[in-house]
Amino acid sequence: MSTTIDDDLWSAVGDPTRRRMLDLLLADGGGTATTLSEQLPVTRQAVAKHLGVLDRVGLVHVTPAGRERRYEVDETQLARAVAQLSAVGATWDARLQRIKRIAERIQREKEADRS
Amino acid sequence: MSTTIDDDLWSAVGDPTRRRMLDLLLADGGGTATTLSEQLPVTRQAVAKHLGVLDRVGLVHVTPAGRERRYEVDETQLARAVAQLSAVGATWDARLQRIKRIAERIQREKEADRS
DNA sequence: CAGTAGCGCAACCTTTGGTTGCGTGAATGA
DNA sequence: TCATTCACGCAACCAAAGGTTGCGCTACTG
Repeated sequence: MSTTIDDDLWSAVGDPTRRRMLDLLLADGGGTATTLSEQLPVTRQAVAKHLGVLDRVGLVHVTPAGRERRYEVDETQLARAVAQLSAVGATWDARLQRIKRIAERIQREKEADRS
Repeated sequence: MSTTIDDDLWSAVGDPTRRRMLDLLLADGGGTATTLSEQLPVTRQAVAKHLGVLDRVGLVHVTPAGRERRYEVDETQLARAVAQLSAVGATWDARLQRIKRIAERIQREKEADRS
């Protein structure tokens, strides 16, 4: 059983800078490469590249407005990504709990042997 | 408000190969660089590097046994990482409850699809 | 003791996140 | 109208990370 996750989507959300960008876009209700770079420790060009990545996986959506290019979060897509994050967490959680139960059962059997 | 996450731990779990390695280690109850590489599309050396990363952030624990080096998952640490994964989702959820509702709806629809 | 299995080290390649530098087109103000 | 300025795209370049091959060492095994 694999985790069945879209690795492109995951790795898009996996980058710390891109997470902060999504954060900012959500907080401000959108923004441009320039406005984002002002609130981040990286250059506008770096931000632009990240926006390209986010755009390609459909997490953001761009609308040219005069000489600006305004980006907004596609909330449905982000919701899908968040859902997949939780799904991975749930998978490991389930497996950890299963292992724990097995360990406890073995422990009980050992104690039964001794008596 | 940042996501307040340990980026080292996140990026350790963020790599697809390392996620599959953790998966395999949990499934088999431990393993070596060689046994893992047999079940993965990468070489033993690549696996060894990843094990180094996982070891450095404390997600796995190694015990030399003869000419082997057996690795096992530190379940407590992994549980912490999983909790942080959920925390990221929770942060975004808290800011936009709308997104959370959409995510849950998608989740329900997926489950409905499976039945 | 000869052979093999598991591993570590080192050199190298490619991708990716990041930078600087430069050119271009859309607002803006005299 | 025209010079300026602001937002952007493109290109070259750099460093870190994931991945590979090649080599040598050491601990088991026949």
